[in-house]
Amino acid sequence: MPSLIRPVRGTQDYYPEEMALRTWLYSKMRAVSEAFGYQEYEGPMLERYELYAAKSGSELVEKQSYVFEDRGGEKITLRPELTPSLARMVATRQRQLNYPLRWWSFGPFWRYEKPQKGRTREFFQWNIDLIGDDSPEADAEMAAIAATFLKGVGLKASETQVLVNNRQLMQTELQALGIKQSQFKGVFNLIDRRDKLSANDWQQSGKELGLDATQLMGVQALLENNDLWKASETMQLFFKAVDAHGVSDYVRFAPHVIRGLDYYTGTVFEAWDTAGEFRAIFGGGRYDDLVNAVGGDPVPATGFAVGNVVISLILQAFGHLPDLKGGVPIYVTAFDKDRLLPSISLAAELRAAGLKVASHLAADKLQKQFRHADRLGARFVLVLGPDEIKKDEVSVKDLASGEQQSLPRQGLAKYLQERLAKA
RNA sequence: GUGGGUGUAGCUCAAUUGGCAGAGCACCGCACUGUGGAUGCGGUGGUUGCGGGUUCAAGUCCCGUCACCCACCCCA
Repeated sequence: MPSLIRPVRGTQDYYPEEMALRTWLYSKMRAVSEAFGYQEYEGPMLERYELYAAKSGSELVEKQSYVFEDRGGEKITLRPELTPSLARMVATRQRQLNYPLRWWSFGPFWRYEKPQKGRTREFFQWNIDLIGDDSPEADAEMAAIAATFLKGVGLKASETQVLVNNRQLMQTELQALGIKQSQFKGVFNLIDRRDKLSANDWQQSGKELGLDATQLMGVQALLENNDLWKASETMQLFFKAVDAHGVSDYVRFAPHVIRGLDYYTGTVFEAWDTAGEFRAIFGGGRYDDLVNAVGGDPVPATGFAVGNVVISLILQAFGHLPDLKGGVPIYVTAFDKDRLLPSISLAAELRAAGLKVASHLAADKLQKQFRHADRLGARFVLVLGPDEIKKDEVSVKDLASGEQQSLPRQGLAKYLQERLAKA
C-alpha cells in the first residue's frame, strides 16, 4: 500500500456502514444507562502518567500505554482506561457530589498492543459506574445493567453469560488453604489462566509460586466448586438481588473469574459468549480503594466497561447484527440543466418541512441518478421534469414497491412524511 | 516482547515438475435519449508488497525487508 494512505497500525476506519453499527451500539448503551437512571459524563483523553502509574496493572501502564512528553516536558498518557480518570474526577469534587453517583460514558481509548482478533490499538468503550454504595445490591445492579444490555442487543442467555466471583471470598478460601497474603496476586493470576494452560503447565506454575501439592489440589477444588458462593453472605445477597432484577438466567457464579487489574477489591464479573470462542465481552467489579488511592477520601465504587470490538464480532457471529439502512430516505433528481435549480429548490422546500433529502447535483442520465439513489438506500425518488412543472406536480417513485405516481406539489411534504412514518 | 501463517486486479482467489499473469464479483459502457434492482453483450483495470540473488526463463526457488493475520502475554 502506498505510504500516504497506510493507516496507523491497530486503528480502525469507520466507513458509514461501520459507523452506523458503532452509533447503534452507543444508542443501546445509552438506552440501558438512562433506563437505570445513570447520567452521562466524559473525562479527558489525555491524563498525566502518574495517575495510572500505581493504580492499574503494571503491564497496562508500562507496556501497553501510549506515553509521551508534551512540549512543556510533562509526561502524558493517552488514556488506556477510564476508571482512574473517574476516581480523579470524584476526588476533585468529593464534597460537592450527590452520592451515590450513577455515571456512564462512551469514548475512545488507546492501548499499544499487538492487534489481533477482537483487539485493536484504538477502541471505544462504554463505562458505567455506581459510586458511593458498598452494598451487594449495588453490584447486583451492575450485573443487571450488564444483562439488560446483552438482552437489549439481541443476545440470549444461551449465547452470553455474566460470570461473577468475589475476591474476598477467594482470599478467605485461599487463606484457609494456608496460602499467604503475599502469594495472592500470583495465585489470582494462576486462577485467571486456568483455561489457557495445560494441566501440567498449570501445576508447574503453581509450584513455582510456592504452593505445595495439597494447596494446588485445594485451589483446583475451589475452581470446580460452583456452590462456593454460598459461603459468602455478600454473594448470597448479591444473587438474591440479581433474582429481584429478573435477570438470573444471564448471571451465574464462576470461581475462576478473578480479573487482572490490581484495583478490584470485592465482587468481580466478566461477560463471555457461552462457547468461550471469543474474548471477554466486558469486565468489571468493585474497586473500593481507588478514589482514596488518587488522593481523595475512601469511596466505595463498582462498575464495568464494554469494548466495541468484541461485542461487534459476537453480534456478527450470532447473526444479531442490526439491519442498519443508513440511507437518505428521499432523493431528488435533476431532470436536465434547466430543471437543476428548480429541483434544488424542491429539495430545500421539503427539508424546511423536516424531511431528510439529498439532491442530485448534475443533469446526468436519469438511469444513473436512479441507480445512485437505489444504492444509497433511498426510499423515494422524486422527478421534477417539464411535464410535472407544467401541472405543478412532482413524480414520486417508491423504490421499495416500484410504484410511481405524479402528485400535486402542495401537500407533497405531508404525504412523504406520512408514508415514511408508516415504514 | 515471543511463536506461527499469509502477501497476485478495487474485493475473494486461481495459475501443473520454474515456461504467454487468469477467473468470479465489483466498476464503466451498450441493449434502455423520462426511471433503480434482473438479464445479455462488450470494456477498463497488474512494478505478482518491496529489494536483492539463482536461472535461458521466477508469481513459483533462496536471502533480506515491510505489511497484515492468528496465537501467547495482557486485556475492553
